[in-house]
Formats: sequence, C-alpha cells, structure tokens
Amino acid sequence: MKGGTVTVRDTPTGWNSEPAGAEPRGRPRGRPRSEAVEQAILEGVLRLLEGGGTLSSLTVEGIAKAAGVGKATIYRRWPGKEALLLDALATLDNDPLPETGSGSVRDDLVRLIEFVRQRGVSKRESELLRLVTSEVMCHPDLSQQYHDRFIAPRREALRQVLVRGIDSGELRDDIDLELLGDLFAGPMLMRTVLHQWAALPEDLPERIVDAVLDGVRKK
Amino acid sequence: MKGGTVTVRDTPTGWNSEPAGAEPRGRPRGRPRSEAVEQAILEGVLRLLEGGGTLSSLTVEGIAKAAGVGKATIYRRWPGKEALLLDALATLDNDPLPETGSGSVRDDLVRLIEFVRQRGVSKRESELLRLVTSEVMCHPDLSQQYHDRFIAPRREALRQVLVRGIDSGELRDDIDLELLGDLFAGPMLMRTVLHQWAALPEDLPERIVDAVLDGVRKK
Amino acid sequence: MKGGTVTVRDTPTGWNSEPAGAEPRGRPRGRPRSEAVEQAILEGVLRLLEGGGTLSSLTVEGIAKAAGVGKATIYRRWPGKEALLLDALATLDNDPLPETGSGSVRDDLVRLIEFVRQRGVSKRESELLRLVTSEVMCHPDLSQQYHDRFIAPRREALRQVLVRGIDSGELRDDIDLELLGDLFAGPMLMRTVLHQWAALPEDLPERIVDAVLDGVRKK
Amino acid sequence: MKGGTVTVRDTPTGWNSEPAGAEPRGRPRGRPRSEAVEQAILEGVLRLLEGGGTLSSLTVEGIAKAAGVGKATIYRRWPGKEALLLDALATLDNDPLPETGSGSVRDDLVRLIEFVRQRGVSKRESELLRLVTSEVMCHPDLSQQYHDRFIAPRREALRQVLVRGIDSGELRDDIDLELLGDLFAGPMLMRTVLHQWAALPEDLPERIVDAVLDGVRKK
DNA sequence: CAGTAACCGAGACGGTACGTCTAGTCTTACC
DNA sequence: GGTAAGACTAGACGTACCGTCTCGGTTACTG
Repeated sequence: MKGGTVTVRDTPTGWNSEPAGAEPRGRPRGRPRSEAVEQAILEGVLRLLEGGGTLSSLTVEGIAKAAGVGKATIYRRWPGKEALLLDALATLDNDPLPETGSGSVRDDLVRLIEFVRQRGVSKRESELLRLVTSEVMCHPDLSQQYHDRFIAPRREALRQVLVRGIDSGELRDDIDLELLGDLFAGPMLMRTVLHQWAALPEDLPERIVDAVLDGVRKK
Repeated sequence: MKGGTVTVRDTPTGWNSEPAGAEPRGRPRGRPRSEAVEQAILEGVLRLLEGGGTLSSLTVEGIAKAAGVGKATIYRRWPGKEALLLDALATLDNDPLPETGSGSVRDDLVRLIEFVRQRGVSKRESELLRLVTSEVMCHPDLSQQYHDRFIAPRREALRQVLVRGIDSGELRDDIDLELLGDLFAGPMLMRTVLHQWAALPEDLPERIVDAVLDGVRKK
Repeated sequence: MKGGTVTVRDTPTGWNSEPAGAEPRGRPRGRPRSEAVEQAILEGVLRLLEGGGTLSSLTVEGIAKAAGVGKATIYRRWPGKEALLLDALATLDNDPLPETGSGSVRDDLVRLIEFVRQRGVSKRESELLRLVTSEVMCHPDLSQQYHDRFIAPRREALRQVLVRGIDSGELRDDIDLELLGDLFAGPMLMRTVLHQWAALPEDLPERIVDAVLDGVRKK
Repeated sequence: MKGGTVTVRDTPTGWNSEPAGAEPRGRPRGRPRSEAVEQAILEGVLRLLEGGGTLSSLTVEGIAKAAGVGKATIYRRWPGKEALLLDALATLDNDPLPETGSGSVRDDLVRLIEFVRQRGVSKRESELLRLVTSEVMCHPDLSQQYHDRFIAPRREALRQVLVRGIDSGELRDDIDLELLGDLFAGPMLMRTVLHQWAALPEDLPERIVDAVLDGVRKK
C-alpha cells in the first residue's frame, strides 16, 4: 500500500502497531485487517472534503458513516482524525517528484515549483492540503510527522538542486541553504495560506525563479 | 483597533451591530455594553492561551469562566470564538508599524521584516498568531477579515517602500509588486507555519533582504 | 382596584410593599406606580394564555414584551411569575358568589356547583385555573395564598349552606363538614385535573347534589 | 411496570422505539441499552425528589449527574423530563391493586380507597405523585399517557366493583358510572391537590364510602 | 474441521462543549 | 423615583461529537 512496505499488516503510518516483540516474525493471529476498509475510509474523507466545510465539520462519526464503517474500525487504525488526515493527504500526494539534474539548475527549480503549483490548482488537493496545514499548525505533535512526510522530501529535492548549483558555481555559496530554500518556496506558501488560489498563473514558477536568481535590485 | 471610530457603542469589529438605520444618531436605549466586560473577555482569552493548548481546547465556556462572564455576553458581541480570536489578536497587535521613507530602501525593508520577526519571538503573540492563522485557513469567511486587519496594513507598508524603490530606480520595475512582496515576506511565513520559532536569528531580516535584493546567482 | 382597598399605592397582593413604616401616611415620593401598567401586565398574561401553551412557555420576558413593559417593572410588583399568575387568575375570578340562604339547601348547593362549572366551561378561565392549580401543587409556599384567595371563599360559602342544612335537620350531623364539602366539590375537581373539560354537562350540578344527598345505595 | 412484556429490549414506555418495520423481530444491532443504566436514572430521580424541591429544580442535568450518566443517555430513552417522571412514578407504583369481588361491595370500595390513601401517606410517593399530577395538568400530550397508565387501572377496578354492586341490586342504577366513580375518588384527590397530606386519617376510606353509599340527607 | 482470536458494523456509554434561552438583577436615559 | 430597554451573571436546555465499550456476527489461521 504505502511505498515499498510489503507486509499486509503494516499499519498505515506506524501508529497503533502491536505490542512489538510479541510475535517477532509470524503473521499475527485472528482475522487480518481489511485493506478494502482502509481504502473506504480514506476515500470517505476525500469525498467529504469535496463537499467543502471546515475542519471541525469533518467528524469521525461522519467519516465512519460515509465509509460505511464502524467508528472503532477507524480508531483501531488511527489515533484521531488529525492523523487520519495526514494519511488521506498522502493518498493524493504520491506522484513522484519531477526528475532533476538533467538540465540547468534554473530549469530544475522551475520544475520543482511547478510541481507544487500543480497541487495548488487542484481543488481537492489544495483544499485538503490547506486543512492539513491548518491542523498541523495547532498540533505540534503532528508537526514532525507532517514535516517528515510531506515537507522534507520536497525540501530535499530542492536542496540537491541548490547544492548542485553551488558546486557548479552557478549559485552563491554565502547564503545558507535553509534560507535559499525558503526564498523559492515562500511565495507559493504565501498564496496557499491566504486562500489566493487564483493567484497561481502558469508562469509563476518561472517568474519566481528568475527574480530570486537575479535579484530585484536594478542593475 | 477600532481605527478612528468615535462613538462609544461601536461593537468591536462591526459584528452584531444594530439593525442600522433605526436610530440614525441617537444613543441606543437600554443599558450600554460594558467596556470592562469586553476587556475581561479578551484578557481571558490571552490568559488561557498562555497556558498553551490547541484551538479546540480554547472553549467559549472556558473563556466565559476565565473572564467571570456569562456565555451570552460573549455571544452578544461575537458570532463565535473564531471572530473573538481575531479581536484578541488585535489587542496584542496594536504597535505602530515602523517608520519608513527616512533612509535607504534596504533599511526600510529590514525594519519591516524585523517588525514581523519581533512578533514571532514573543511566545504569547506567536502562539496566538499561529492559532489565528490556522483558524483562518479553515474559515474562508474569516479570511477577508483577517487579511484586511492584519495582512493588508503590513503589505501596504511594504508596497510603499517597494514603490519608492522602483521610482528611485533602486529596484527593477519588471517584477509585479505582489510577487515582490511575497519574496520578502515568504521566508518569515514559512518559519511561522512550520513551528520553527527558534529559526528566527537576529540577523535574519538583513540576510533575507540582501539575498532578495542581490539575487542568489553567482556573479 | 382589589376589593375595598382604597389607596392607590397598595401593591396588588401585599407583596413587595415598601419597608413599611418609613412614611406612615404621606404620599410616597417619586413617580407613582402606574395603574395602567399593572393592568397591561395582567392582560398580557391573559392574552398569552389564550394562545395556549404550557406553564414553562409563559415566560416573564414574554409577558413583558406582550405588555410593552420592562421586566423590572414586573419584578417590582411580584416576586415571580407564580405570584403574578395568582393575581391574573383573580382578575377573572371576581364575579360575586351566588346568593344563598334564600331557598332550599339543595338549590343552594346546585347553585354553588353550577358557579364552579361556569369557570370550567370558559376556555380562558379554565386554562388559567388549570395552570395555576398545577403551579400551586409544586410550590407549597403559594399553596396558602391560593387557598385563602380562591378556595376558602367557596368552601366557606359551601360550609354555610351545609351548616344551615344541618341546623335545619335536612342534613346528617354525623359527617364532618370537611368531608361533606369534599363530596360535593370532588367531582368537579376531578374533571378539571384530568382535562375532561367536555365532561361538564349542564345538569351535572343537579346530578352531583342529588346523588350525594340521597346516597347511591339502592333503597 | 412494563406489564408482562418479556423482551429485554422493550424501551420503557414505548417512546423512542426503532423505526418499526425495519427488523420485524430480530434483535436490534449494536450494543444493547443497559438495564442497569435505566434503573440508575430512575433511582436518581427518586433520590433527587426526596431532597424536596419544585419541578423546575429537577433538571435533566441534575438527574444525569445524580445517576452518573450522560445527558444523551437520558434523552435516548425519554423525550424529556416529563416523560421520565411518568416512568419514575411507575417504579413506585407497581404494587398490585387489592383483590376485589370476594366480599361485600362496601368492603371492596373501602379497600380500593385505602389503597389510594396508602400512596398519599408515603412521603416519597406522594411527593412524586403531586409533581407528576402537576406536570400532567400543564402538558395535555402527557395527559393520555398518565390516564392510561395510572388512572385507568384504578378506575377500571372501581368500575368493576360498582357494576357488581348495580347488578346485585346493592347500588342504584340511575347514576352514570363515571359520576359514581368520581364521588368515591373525589375526596382523596381533593386532599392531594391541596397539600392536605395530614388530612388522611385511617378511617377516612370508611367514612367516605359510608357517606356516599347512604347519602348525607337526614333520614 | 472445530477452536480461537481478531476483525467488522452498529450503536450505547460517560463526557464535554456547543449555541440558545430564561431567570432575576443592574444600569442607562428619559419622564 | 417610576419607566422601557436591554446588558449582566448564572445555569439549564437539547444536540452533536469524542473516544471507549459492548453486542452479534464474520473471517482467517491453528491445532
């Protein structure tokens, strides 16, 4: 289901795993958890989100109803709706990051930012993303999860491109990588947080990259 | 807060105002709403927030208890806790924006970003700001309010500096102002959303401004 | 207003009177209480009762609104709506009791019970009576009031007739007067409590009196 | 209570029953309602009533607290506290009616009235009975329920005795049964309504029956 | 092939908070 | 000082979810 994990029993995100140690290798006893049920729940979340509505209107009870599932079945898999949301976001977010390293650093940067822009222009994804981001801001304990699963991969891809640019002499080496990354990603985030979905024109990635690369000071 | 409104009776944020038109000028009848009660409620919110906790742990009932006030008194003034939060944020957020226009464009930009950084390093303000931002992301109806009261003034100050820079020939004139603003503000927002409060070193504003001004491309 | 009381200032039922002794005789200071207001309140109660509804739907706030009066004006006169209800009942209940003593004891008894039946067949009065009775059953402190003002006069009239009957040898003297009264009044009360308003045919008083007088044992 | 019904799932008084028709006979799904919880609620009501207090001081919230139960659990079973009161009354009121038909009509009548008197002299029962009666007087929709469950059985027992008396020639046959019943029951009701609990001496049933049977007219 | 252990839908359970309503008091300006 | 208006504290109302807990019933593996 998720990435390269092979065992059927692996809980979606590592939550709620068995006592750990009881059965070192053997298949757990009893009826195995239904893969179909899991899908139904995640799809139920997405379906409810399409109807719009705030985060507090997305109730566990409603999700259970929408998925035709008992509440306990949800709580058996996730500790709460916040964690469930993270997994729901993951089901939409499994497109591979664009290839980089083949062309110029500039093109790679544009491609990466364009990839993020794509998320933003999709109604369903942007809605969910916004909800999850909102949720994460209130729950420090989810922040790490969120960062590791959704932010880190993108930042890492960005970082690799930037490192390549520095090594090749295309980029200055007196700016720390963290800030460098923020400069490129910031404008996209800004528009997301402020509901400015419309403000994502096709040429935005190019304009961001060029402005950051060249600087905004008049030569 | 409340800008230049003069009348005593003006409700905090324009919510819940009287039918409008009934009594064009005269003082409304009945016992006037207590200014003290209003303060007590807002202070109650701030006190509860210092104790930490997520947004859902900040209940209207708790606020009423903390402020020594009936629930109805809160609902008489605000339609819900989200709107109340906006006003609570405003009570912390009434420092005047820094003066600009006296020195170089670069100095003005640094001053503006430093002003935002100050908010971030204050525990109480940053906590509240994060909660409100989170809330706003889920409630499109509050988004406008939030933008007009907290975002717009800062953006306008920023815009004026940028316009001055363009007019004086210090800044390029081929980048739209919106994007220009995002470039400077983005890194601050990024760190706020991701709980990276620690990542706000004193020299950050300078580094942001210099990087954006000069570009990150190796000369 | 009420019976033979002359002074304007006398509160309706003696509640809420001034400190008593402060100003032994002189006209009290300030604006005198408005007679009209008092009437408006009582009529408001009656109007609301016509609309039907339970006792808990008869709110002080609603009465004030219906009477075009402030709540404080009501509380200045009555300690609560229960007491107010008693006075409202009194405004309907001021017809003089029928004359007795002129004819036979049987005729007097029929006349008294017919008088009670009249109350029952009037929608408005019976509704109010039922509400008040209900209220009284829950408030022992009003029980005395209720008894003195509404029950006692009727029972006294009944008692006088019965005493006359005993003295004249028409009635047995081995039954205590209390029980004697209950025998005549019981059937009317029974139908009131059980909402059997329809079961008050015109000849009911006669039938009650004859049955009780003659006994129900077959001769 | 609940008569001869055997099934465990029967809701107390038929309120809140399932859609009726969905599952004609099978056991309803989900966790069954706890019998113990039901008892706890009813006992909570009785406990609160012993403390005295008016009907409005008997709140659903208080009952829930007293029974150690959530409010929803109460509302799941009863539509409101009025209906709950009826069931609470029923738990006290399940003594079988006295046997009749074995002896003289007079003895049967005395026995029936003595049965009612017993209710009245018990503090707890009379308190509850008074509250329920009061409540019923204000809520016509409960009147039928109340009548069917508490009044009708007693009236029917009384009616049977009276019919036997008429058939055997002991009682006059020219008085309608309804009035006949009221004559015997009226005095008891009267004392109940007027808080005259003390006025229920042991020989009252006998005196009532004899007076009604023989008539009060001097022979 | 019966036993057993965990799964499943359903929904009851004790709580908590919601947003509304009313009680009874208090505070204005006006009369 | 009476009056209408309406804000005030307090707390019950009935509803909606939370996260947990039974129920009867359903798989899969195991002995």
